[in-house]
Amino acid sequence: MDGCGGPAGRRHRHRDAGPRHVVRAAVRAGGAVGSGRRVTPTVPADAPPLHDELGRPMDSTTFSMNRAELDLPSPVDHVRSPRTRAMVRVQNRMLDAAREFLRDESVTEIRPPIIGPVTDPGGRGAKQVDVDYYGRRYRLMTSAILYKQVTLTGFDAIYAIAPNVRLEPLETAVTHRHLAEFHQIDVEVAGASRDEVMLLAQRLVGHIVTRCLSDCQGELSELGRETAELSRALEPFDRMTHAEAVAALMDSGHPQDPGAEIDWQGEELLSSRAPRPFFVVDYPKGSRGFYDRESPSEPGLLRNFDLLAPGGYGELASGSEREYDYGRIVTRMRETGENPAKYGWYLEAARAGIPASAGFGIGLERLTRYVAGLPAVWQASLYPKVPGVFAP
RNA sequence: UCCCCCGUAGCUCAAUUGGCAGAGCAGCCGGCUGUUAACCGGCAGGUUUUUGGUUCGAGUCCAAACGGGGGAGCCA
Repeated sequence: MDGCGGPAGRRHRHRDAGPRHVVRAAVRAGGAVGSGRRVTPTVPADAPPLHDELGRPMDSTTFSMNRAELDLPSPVDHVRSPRTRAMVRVQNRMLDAAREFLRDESVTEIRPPIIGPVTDPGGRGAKQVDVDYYGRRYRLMTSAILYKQVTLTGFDAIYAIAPNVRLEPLETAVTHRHLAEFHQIDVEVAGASRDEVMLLAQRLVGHIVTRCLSDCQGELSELGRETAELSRALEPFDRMTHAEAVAALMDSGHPQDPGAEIDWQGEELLSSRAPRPFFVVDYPKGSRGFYDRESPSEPGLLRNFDLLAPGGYGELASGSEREYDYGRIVTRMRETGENPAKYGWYLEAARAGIPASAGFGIGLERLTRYVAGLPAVWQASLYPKVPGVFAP
């Protein structure tokens, strides 16, 4: 037994302490010897077929969340494993390097709240976690974006390294790149353009990689990371538009809706071909949050970007120029299906005036996975929360 | 099944984060005009889906119900 499943046939229902939010996962043991954990996903039976990372079709109603199948060790085995210890040392060096770089760029580190009356809507499929805050419903932050923008009324350039919690769909447990709890290196610069923060992101990642290459040779070697490949992150990052990415995918026979986000497999395809990290810019309006600013010169396109790693590691970071005009924020909220009334304090600040800005968030665990060459993102966390898997 | 959004005049929708519910079309009255998606002026039109709650005050916030729409391996 893995210590998390119950006796065969027993069903667990886990609920958090909040008054409304309920975390539900049906769990029952399966298999003769192992402690199978079968999870019933919240996906309709007529949903498109799911595929695992190797493209194998998965049965959406019966796929297993078996800890062993996901290669998840016990918490204690994980913490004391030499590989985990090497990963943590690399991650430490990454964080030191990030702070070193941002300090030299005169970017001020802040500590944003982890709970608040409202948070970024986040991914469509992800749920937010409610917290009972003296009888009022507060939420665990899914992003620091609202605080980043408002904080710029008092600072020119800020960053935060903060946890985010998003209850991703159970299917993301097998993507090797989703965690329900993760950290972002969140940077925001007043008055900056998208291109300026893209360059900043490139230099930040470059600095982090430089430090790890010089100071963590032993760890990277222990982890089996190919450093010649990693050092290509020191080259200038390539850039393509979303439209170009779509065309490239279509040419490869990969179906891709030009008006939609690039899907998981398409992103991996682009990533696996790339020699070095690269940006995808100008996503079509409609798939991103209300805070991504629409291009004034090219309506329908957002002035945003994603940063993807080579080698199939996929997305590392995401950023944009922000919308800061009160009226346009309200309009964009409506367009993206948000109720402006819920964003009281943020809109009040926007009405009073928040500066134009651009910024980005780098997924710390994803970047660690890339730098350290880890097969799965959960290996970049000491106490990983793989979606749907109950873990300390 | 879960999450989110919406429900305002007969119809299509406003009301910009709590402060006197508005417009266009349709309807009715009158005017103008060989009209044809007519035009001009006027009139009428509402228990803001329902029930409860918070508030000095609710279309707006909260809870529940009903109805409609969207989303659910992309969005670190």
